[in-house]
Amino acid sequence: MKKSKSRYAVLGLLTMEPMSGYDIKKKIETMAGFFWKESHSQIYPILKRLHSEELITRTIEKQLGKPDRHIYKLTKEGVDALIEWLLEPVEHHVGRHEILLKLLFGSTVSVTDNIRQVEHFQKIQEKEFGGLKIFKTRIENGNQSNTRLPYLMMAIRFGELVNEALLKWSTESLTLMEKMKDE
Amino acid sequence: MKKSKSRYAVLGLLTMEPMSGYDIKKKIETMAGFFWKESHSQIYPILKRLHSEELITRTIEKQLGKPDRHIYKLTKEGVDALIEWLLEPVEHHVGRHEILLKLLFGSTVSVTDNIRQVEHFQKIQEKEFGGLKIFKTRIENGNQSNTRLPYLMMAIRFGELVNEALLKWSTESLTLMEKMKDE
DNA sequence: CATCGCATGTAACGCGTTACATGATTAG
DNA sequence: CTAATCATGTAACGCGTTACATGCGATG
Repeated sequence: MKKSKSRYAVLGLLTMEPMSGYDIKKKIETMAGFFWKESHSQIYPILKRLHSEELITRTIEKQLGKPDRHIYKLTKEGVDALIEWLLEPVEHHVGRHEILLKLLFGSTVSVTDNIRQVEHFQKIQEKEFGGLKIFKTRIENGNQSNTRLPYLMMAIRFGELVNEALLKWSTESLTLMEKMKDE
Repeated sequence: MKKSKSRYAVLGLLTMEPMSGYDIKKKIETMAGFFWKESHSQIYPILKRLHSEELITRTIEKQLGKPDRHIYKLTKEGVDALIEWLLEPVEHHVGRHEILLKLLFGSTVSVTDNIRQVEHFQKIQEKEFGGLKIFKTRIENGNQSNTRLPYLMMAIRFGELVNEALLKWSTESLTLMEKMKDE
């Protein structure tokens, strides 16, 4: 049975420094938010399990007026498990693009309806592009370790290229549909 | 509560012609295989449910030596439900790219390991590109209705552009990492 | 006075994949 | 003789999202 990717996201985050579940959620958002999301209701059970498997250790930090912080740290076995996963080649996964499914049945509605749909998609991509720019400057000006920075920049570049492609597709498709409307 | 996309994939496919669950599976593969997959264990329960909701009707076709074919056909309500979904604007969804997650923790392993990983990713994309070309010629030479063809071509163009972007990213990343190795 | 941030967790529900289950015909 | 195709379904399991649950302190 294949193991969840969330599991390795958690394990990987802990290579940076010992952290609480709350911290992990935050770190994923600020470091990888544009290509990865985890909800806290996913993270806490994973931490519990990783702890019982002895891939991480737990220390409790008492706080005044706030709930205790459970700080988790990778063990030797934890690092090994992560490395094992990192070396495993990625598999191809068919991305389910809702917009394409809707267009596939596009002849059921009017061309104008489909234009509206793609315009909305385009707006989402433009917003995404803006978010990516902000993200990029924050990373460049932030204090990232020299070893991790190039990999982070590669991830950002990935986002940029895909985003560009989707914007190009939007414009192309819209011109094509405008022509269809005239016929 | 949001309704599954698989449900609408099934409903949409049935706009083309009355079909069995088996046929639906096949049609999705040949018409949208590069951006959508459904397993039969998902399709059959959906058909059952759509039938009980009276969005589709069922007729049984007896066969010799083979199991009966259950042919489903859209009802007026079914078409309406599909149209309602088609008009709903698509939402942004954060795509979980495993390769990016692995690279994010790339400093845990060697640069050579990460190069190997990206090379593998590149190979997958190249294969995908080949598949897309075959798919394209098959669609162009096949007997698609004139109204549906342009939408199908848009979907293919989507695949091409994203694929190109990912291949570009692979080459860029590999050159970058080769330089890192030398330092 | 209200809402956001900190901090942890559980429960419910649906989605999606893989495996189980059956069985005849046909192509290699 | 073996594997694939046709054709339908169920069961088990894990993943992922949303909602439920609690409660203090700080900011507006």
